Parts: sequence; C-alpha cells; structure tokens
Amino acid sequence: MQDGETQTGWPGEGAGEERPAGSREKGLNRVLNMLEFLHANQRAIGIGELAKGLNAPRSTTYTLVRELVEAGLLEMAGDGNRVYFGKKLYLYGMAYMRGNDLLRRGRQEVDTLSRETGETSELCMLQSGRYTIVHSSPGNRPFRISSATGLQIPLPWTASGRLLLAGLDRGRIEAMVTEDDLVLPDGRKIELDDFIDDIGKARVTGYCVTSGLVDAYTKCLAAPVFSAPGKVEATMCLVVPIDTSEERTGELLTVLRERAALLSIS
Amino acid sequence: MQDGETQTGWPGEGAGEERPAGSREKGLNRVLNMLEFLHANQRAIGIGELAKGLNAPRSTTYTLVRELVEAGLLEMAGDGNRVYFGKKLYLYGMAYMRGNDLLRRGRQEVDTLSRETGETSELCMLQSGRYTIVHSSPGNRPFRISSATGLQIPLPWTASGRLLLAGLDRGRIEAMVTEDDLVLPDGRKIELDDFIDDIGKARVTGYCVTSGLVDAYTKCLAAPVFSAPGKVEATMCLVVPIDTSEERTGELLTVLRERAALLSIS
DNA sequence: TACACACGTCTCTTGTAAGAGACAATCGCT
DNA sequence: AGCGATTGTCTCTTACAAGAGACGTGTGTA
Repeated sequence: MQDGETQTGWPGEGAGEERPAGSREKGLNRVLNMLEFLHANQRAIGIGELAKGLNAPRSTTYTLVRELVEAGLLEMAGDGNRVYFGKKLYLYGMAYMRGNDLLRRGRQEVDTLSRETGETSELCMLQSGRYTIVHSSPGNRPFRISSATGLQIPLPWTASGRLLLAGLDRGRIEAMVTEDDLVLPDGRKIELDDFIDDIGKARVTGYCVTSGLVDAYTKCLAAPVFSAPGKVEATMCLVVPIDTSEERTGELLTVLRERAALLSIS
Repeated sequence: MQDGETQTGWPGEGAGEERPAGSREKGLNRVLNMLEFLHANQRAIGIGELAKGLNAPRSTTYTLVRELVEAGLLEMAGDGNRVYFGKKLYLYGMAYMRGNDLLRRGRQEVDTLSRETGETSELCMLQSGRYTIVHSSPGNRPFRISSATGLQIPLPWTASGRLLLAGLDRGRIEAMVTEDDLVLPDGRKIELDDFIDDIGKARVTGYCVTSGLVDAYTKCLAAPVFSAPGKVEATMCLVVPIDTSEERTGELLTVLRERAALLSIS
C-alpha cells in the first residue's frame, strides 16, 4: 500500500451492478462510495483523486465533500487538500460500540486474551458477506503479526472464515465466495469442496486451526462466538507463529474456546 | 431518557436554517439528520418515529433507511422495527482513530490517568462548535461519575469549555455560546462577561477548575492539549467529588497538566 | 365488532440535484 | 517564460429522486 502510480484499491464498476451508461448517480450513493474508498485506502485522499477513483464528476465530488466536511463526517487533512474520515464518524462508531454488547465485551476479551497469552488476538465478524477484523490486539512478540482493524479478507483464507460460515448450506456458501477468494496470496488454489468440508468439520468440532494460509509464517486458531444456538455471530482468534508446539497450541486453543464460549452467553 | 411520550431530543427546524416552506430536502441531508438524531437519542429508533422526529415524509424515510441498512451504516435492531448505527460506522470510526495521533494517544493517556488516580478522566474536544466528550474512562469510585462518550454539553458548564475557547477573541466566543448555554442545569445563570474572564484566566494559568457547575457534587479539573503553540486542540480532565481536599486536588492537577503537556508535543 | 392508529409497499408528479463543461488561478516542469 | 496538468468555483440543463398520498395489513382498546 505504498504511494505509487494512482492505484485505486477499488473494484470500479465491475462489481456487478449494471449502469445504464450515461446515467446519473444518486448523491447518497456517491457518498457511500467515497466512504468505502477512503476505508479501502486507509489514508487521506485528494478531492481530485477521489473523483477519479470513483469515476465521479469533479464538480459533484467537490460539492459532496464540502457538505460532508461541514457535517463533520469528513475532515480536511493537514495539508488542506486531502480529506479523510471525520470526528463525527468516530462518535457514531463509538455509539455503535456502546450499543452492541457482543462487540463491547468481545473487544475487552480480546485485549485480555492477548495480554495473558502474549499472542496477537482478534475479534472477527461477517460484514456484508466479507470476513472482517473488527478488533485486534497486537500481543508482544518482537515481530508483531499485525493486521489492521477493518481489514477485509477473503473467507477461505482464514480459520475464522470457516467458522463464520458454519451452519450455512452449500448454496449460501457458494454465494459468498468468489473464484478469486479461493486463490491464496502465494498463488495456491483452495478447492471449493475442501473449503466446504472444512466448514463442516469446524462446525462439529467447535474450533478451527489453519496453518500458513495467508502467509507462510503463521498459524491461526479460531473459536466461534454464538449469538443464538447454532448462529455464529463472530469468532475470536489467535495468530501465532507456525512453529508453535503442539502442546502450546493445544493450551492456547483451550483458553480461546473458553473465552469465546463465555462471550456467547449474551 | 426513559421511553415515554415520543420526546424528540431534537431541535427541530428552529436551529436557524430557514426552510422555504413547501420545499424538498436533499436525501443526503435527510441522512445526516438521521445520524444526528440517532446520536442524540443514543438508542435504536423505529422508522416511523424517525420520520416524525425529523419531520420527514414516511416514504422517503423508508427508502433512505433501507439504503443505509444495505450499505451497513445502519442496522435493524433486535426486534426488527427499529434502526441504529451499523457496523460500517464503527469501522470508519476506528479508521479515523487510527489516522489521528492526538486521539489515539489521548485515549491511552486518559485510560492510564484514570487507572492511576482512580478518578474519572476524559478527553474533550470542540466538535462543530460544541463541547464534546471524545473519550472517557470511569475511575473506580463507588458512585461512578459518568458521562457518555459523544455527549455534547454547553461550553460554559465545564472547565474544559473555558480552555477550549482560550485564544479566541470575544466575538468568536459569543458566536459559540447561545443564551441557553449560559443557564446551568439547576437554573443559575452565568454572566457572559464572567465566562469570558474565566477563559482569559484559564489561558494564562494553563488550567481550569470548576466546582458544582453541571451538578452539585463534582469538581472538574481540566488542562489544555495544544496542537500548535497557542492552539488548544483538546483538553484532558478529571472529574472528582467536590469535597476533594485542596491538597489532593493540587496533586491531581499537577499530574493532569503533565500528561496534557506530554500529549501536546505531537 | 368496530375504531383508531401504526406499519410497510406502491404509484405518480415535479422540483431540483447531478452532471457537463467553461473559467481563472496555481503548480511543477523544462 | 512557456507549457500541461490540477485545483477550486460557477452556470445551466434535464434526468430523476423526493415527496404526496393511497392501499392493505396488523395491533391494541373500547
């Protein structure tokens, strides 16, 4: 994610919605796209660049940005040309957290878990059909294994992904996974059938462990958090070095599953 | 804030914007109002109630809410009729926090400060001309003195308010304070001149202490956090029982000011 | 049973917001 | 200085979103 030749980090129109060509776009949608775009790029963006990145007319973009800045949803970043998320969004976000028991307690649980084990710990959820790291706490290893909050990762790349889909039928699972999602960062391909098998196994065992999927150096232990019997609302997971001993892995898994079960009571 | 006869918690049209009567309202504005309304009420709201509370036509409200729910900015709350903030807002909010050094470090500082002193501690900022509690950490007193994050309070009611306005000229200060803001919850009235005097004093001393303003039982100690020399970006404050001894108050103030100064370096 | 009031969905009209594009001012480069 | 690219503002047109209102259904209560 270095600065470079205007990489968009954006699916563009290709995502599936057909656009009747020379048609107008609702302001609200433009705004939603802007927010997504900022989220995807995780940095302040110039207004011109924003317009370009979203295939939006410049004039419209200027207008909308001005309105959003006035409303406090966006803020002009230091140098005065770029925009990024604003304080209001932070306040709304905190309000969401306060109103959401699972999230609030889950965050705490993740924090204490990573403090007690020293390993990186995360709380994950499905967000509009994508795997999302909702909260993470770094652990204290010299090489911190970190992935930013809010990051969205293809479901098949993760242990949590297997748990989050537990209980869904084959059709639904297929609907949530694209062809691309099945290709790992290193190029290897996961077979859809294997993935679905894994989901079934994860469901009955009540946990999931994957090794060297997103990268070659880490192992991922995940346990489900239920919002209702059978309904996986979230997962807690630990990201540990891939050479962690069987024994320690087992211990960690036990603690993890206890904590996740505790969260489930709700 | 009990459930009761549809209290709006909303200024209505009266806020100052003149509406040309039978005119149409932009969708985006309606959305911004909805978010503010939810924030003001701090709870899930029924769609009908939302429409009523905002003087918005029901049909429009239904449409917009549906779009926002699809986008993840709002979520249908448990019982299936009410809406509240959605996960996306949380994610955007966290992204804001990550991108904002002062906020990130300020939160930490507040947390440790309240852990070390045992008192309630807060980080406050100006948000669209209002005093806002951006982060607070409860302390460990039996009667927790708590005020929710995101709460907006008239500037003259608080010690922080006096610091946040330090450096502004009289005209600007007057512009930020309404007649109502000068009336305390218990009915007492603050003179504008006294308030402005306080601001001046706070500016030179570099801290501010108020007693029994918002309520009769607490004292509020505040210290400024600077983003640039002379520019107060935020305040850190401690809320303590009003009968806290001179001596302890002094000690707390010293610690508080040190911490706030540390934050200022930025 | 009948009444009053909510909810959620639809249809149709028209006021207006999205967009195209022109403009001057800056910036960075050679 | 001369050139191209970018920035921010403005004007004008028309495609379409906001809104009015009707409809069917569900729910509480008198």
